[in-house]
Amino acid sequence: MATTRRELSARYDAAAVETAIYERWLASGAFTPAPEPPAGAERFVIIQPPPNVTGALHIGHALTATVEDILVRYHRMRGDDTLWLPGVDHAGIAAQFVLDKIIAEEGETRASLGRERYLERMWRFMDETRPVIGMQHRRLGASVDWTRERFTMDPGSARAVRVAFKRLWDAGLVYRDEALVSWCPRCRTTISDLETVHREETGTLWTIRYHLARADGTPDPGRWISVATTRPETILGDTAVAVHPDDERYRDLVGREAILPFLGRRLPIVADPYVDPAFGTGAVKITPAHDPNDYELGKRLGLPVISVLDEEARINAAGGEFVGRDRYEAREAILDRLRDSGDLEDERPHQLMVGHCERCGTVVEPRLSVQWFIHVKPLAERALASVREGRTRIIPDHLEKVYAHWLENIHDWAVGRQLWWGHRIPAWFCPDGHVTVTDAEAGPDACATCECPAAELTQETDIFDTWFSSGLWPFSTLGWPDATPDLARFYPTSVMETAYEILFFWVARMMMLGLFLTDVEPFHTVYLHGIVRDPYGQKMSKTKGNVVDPLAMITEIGADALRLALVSGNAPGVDQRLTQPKLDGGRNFTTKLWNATRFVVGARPEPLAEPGGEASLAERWMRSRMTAAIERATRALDELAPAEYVGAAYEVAWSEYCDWFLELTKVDLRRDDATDADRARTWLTAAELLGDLLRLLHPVVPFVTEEAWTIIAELEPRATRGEPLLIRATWPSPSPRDKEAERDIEALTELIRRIRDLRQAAGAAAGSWLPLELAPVSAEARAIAAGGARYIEALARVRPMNLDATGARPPLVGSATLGMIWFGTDAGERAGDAARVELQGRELSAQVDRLRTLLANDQFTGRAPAAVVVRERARLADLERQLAALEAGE
RNA sequence: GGGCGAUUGGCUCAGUCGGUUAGAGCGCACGGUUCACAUCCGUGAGGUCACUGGUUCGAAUCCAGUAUCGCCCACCA
Repeated sequence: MATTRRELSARYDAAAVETAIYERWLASGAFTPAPEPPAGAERFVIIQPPPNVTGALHIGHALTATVEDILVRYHRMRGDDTLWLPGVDHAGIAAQFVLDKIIAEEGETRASLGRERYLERMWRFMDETRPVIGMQHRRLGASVDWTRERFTMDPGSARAVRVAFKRLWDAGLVYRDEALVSWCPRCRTTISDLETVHREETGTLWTIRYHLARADGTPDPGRWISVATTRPETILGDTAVAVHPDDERYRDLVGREAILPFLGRRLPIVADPYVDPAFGTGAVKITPAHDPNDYELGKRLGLPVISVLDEEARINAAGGEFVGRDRYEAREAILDRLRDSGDLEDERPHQLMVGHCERCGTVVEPRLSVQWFIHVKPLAERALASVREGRTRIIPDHLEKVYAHWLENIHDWAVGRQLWWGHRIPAWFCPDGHVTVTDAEAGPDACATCECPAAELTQETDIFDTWFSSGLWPFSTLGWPDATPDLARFYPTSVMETAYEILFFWVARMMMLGLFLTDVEPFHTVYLHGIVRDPYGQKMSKTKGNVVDPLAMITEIGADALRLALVSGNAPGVDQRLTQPKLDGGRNFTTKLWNATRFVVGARPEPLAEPGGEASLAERWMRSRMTAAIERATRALDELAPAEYVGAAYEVAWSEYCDWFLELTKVDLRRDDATDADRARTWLTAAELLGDLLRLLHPVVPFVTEEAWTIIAELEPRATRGEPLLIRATWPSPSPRDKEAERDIEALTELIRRIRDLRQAAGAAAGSWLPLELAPVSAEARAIAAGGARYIEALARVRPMNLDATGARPPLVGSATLGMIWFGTDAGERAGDAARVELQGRELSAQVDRLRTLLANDQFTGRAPAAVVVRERARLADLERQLAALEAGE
């Protein structure tokens, strides 16, 4: 692609190049690890949360993928044996939720299709939806190994699930028991506590009279006990009324019976310390089948358990006349009836926390059912120890406390879901009720307990919680339980990166299952990023309409710009607000980088001579600064501080390479006394340093850097050291720092800044040349100024320059290290307002005073580390010299 | 009810091991058609680091308390 400088537009058109570049990367095979790991290479494997198969890329995915891609690209450039394995999660509940809506439009329901046809339909749906996320990740530039892409419903994952469950079963960590679990009446499945979101709502607290029964069971006229409830519809399932044992008001009622409205059931009045006498009336209706507390109390007291709701939360046959009504209709009907009979004593607003299904928002219902549980305590203890003992580190570390707190209070995991889409629990029941668990795909040959043949066994219809298969992700994707080469090569993995939101759902489960099944921590580091919020700090959601669509953003400003906006200035685990100025900033940077490349391309001396001569001060300085940036960026990436890395790379690119180095280079290229060899050397240095810059920036802005790299590589292969593709290029290596050049340029740029400031104060025309007089503070200062004279002249627009001024007149201003300056004309002199000199003098003497006081303090000199004292002494000496020079000039 | 976190220029945020002059971007003011870039360049203003007390030679940083905001967890009808 012969690119001439004319063809390069000042506007960088991301949309036009990004797709093509991704194809080039794919074609190069750069995403896939070499067949054999390079000798001596370190392993770097990143674990990403597999997105939901039905999902579309949202801004959170974009952040996740960006952070991961930065790390992966960096490690690949380092030559590490790097793997980023992509995939999607089958997302049981979420997928069924979506498909149910789709088939509803087709006039079908789950029931009308039946399990088999429903699942066939689901697989067809998967064909449509599965590729979507992948395509979107490509747009973002995710350098994942597509050859290893996995799906949690593929056969390998299915086998891993069976084997994992079998091992848990064999270890006695699985049990089946009746329990009150959270149930979503809309999704018609059990959900875990984690999948329940609690929201505070204003409900009503109703007070209802239960009439007392005489000993013979007939009503005792005029006597009642009043109970308070927020859920009147559940009275149909009441089996007792409870009061506090010490409550004098009810002492004589304990042991008697109340009569349940509508159903006439006789309810014992019991005493139990669980009841809070201060709340409501001090008397509680007990509904063991529909309230966790009541369930516990019912168990303690041996009360009957009567479930009155069906799986869609309608009143069932136990509900008498209310049968078939939805729970809320039933509530209203019951209240109406109580009102009519005068038994509704009171109703008042009441704040309460209500659990909703995370997926569909429906109010969840405690429901009594037989469930599969995993006894997680022993697993949790190991997961806890790994973090406590430092074998797995969580970043940011304060989330370790959150992780620990959750694991310390963990409840057994109800893993069964009454859904169809997912991995069916590999347990079979024989007619005698024995349970057989097997990891064989075909199921058991016979009942494990008795002699029942396979033909008489029926498989459990429940499927697994999606997170059970996700919890196996780090190793199931690599071939576990088989000892595959990939498993040996890439497991345990390195860094697990995700949003802190799924710390419990996923990270803790991967730790628990990973430790149990593989005896090793699945990763050594957990990196958790925060949530991307809208400019007002609100969580983005489709219903609020405040979402930033990453794909639209990519189309508009390019993936690089979006990536940069997402990771810059953002500490781990901290939520961020994504604002338009930030996005603009990302776009501006890509444009800047593009234009720096355009300059280098256009500045090439034609023809290019053989480079020679000694490196200029600017060249030496920039090499040194590049080294500093490389060191800082490398350290940041090794410490998993992506924002720090981006900051280092951004700063060296814009504030040093573009703002100063390229300007200084222009001077070197255009100076009259330069030879062709000098010019060639200067240009080549600029091109090489641009190459380093592109290497450094590639992980965060891979597209524009790759495009620039291609252009530079074609123009001058030496600048890219013959590496044709940036994605496969090596990470830049630091060279020795040149402290002398850094000191000199620092002094020169400071002087230039001061002159520019003066020029503006003097109202000098921007393009005008002013004569400059400089009185150096020392011979060394004179040498520095002389060495950089051409830079001062060009960048401060001063000409002619006298470096040996004597200071007969009051100086305009002093440079920190070089000396006093004057302008040699009246126009310039007008800038010499004494105030400016005085101000600088005041600043200087204030600092000198401060340091003198500090250093005179024995406490400081005696107790502070010697290095600190030495540094402060040196600083004082420097400031004193400046102050003296300033005063001498006056 | 428990736990966690935050509070830094007008805005959004960094801030390493406590080190004396707290940074960036945006915004603001002023100037700019210097042959890479106006999605730009130059210069500048702007902060008692929420408050109170403590530890220390020295605190944005460590400790205690207060206030405000946010988040997570939790079975009180």
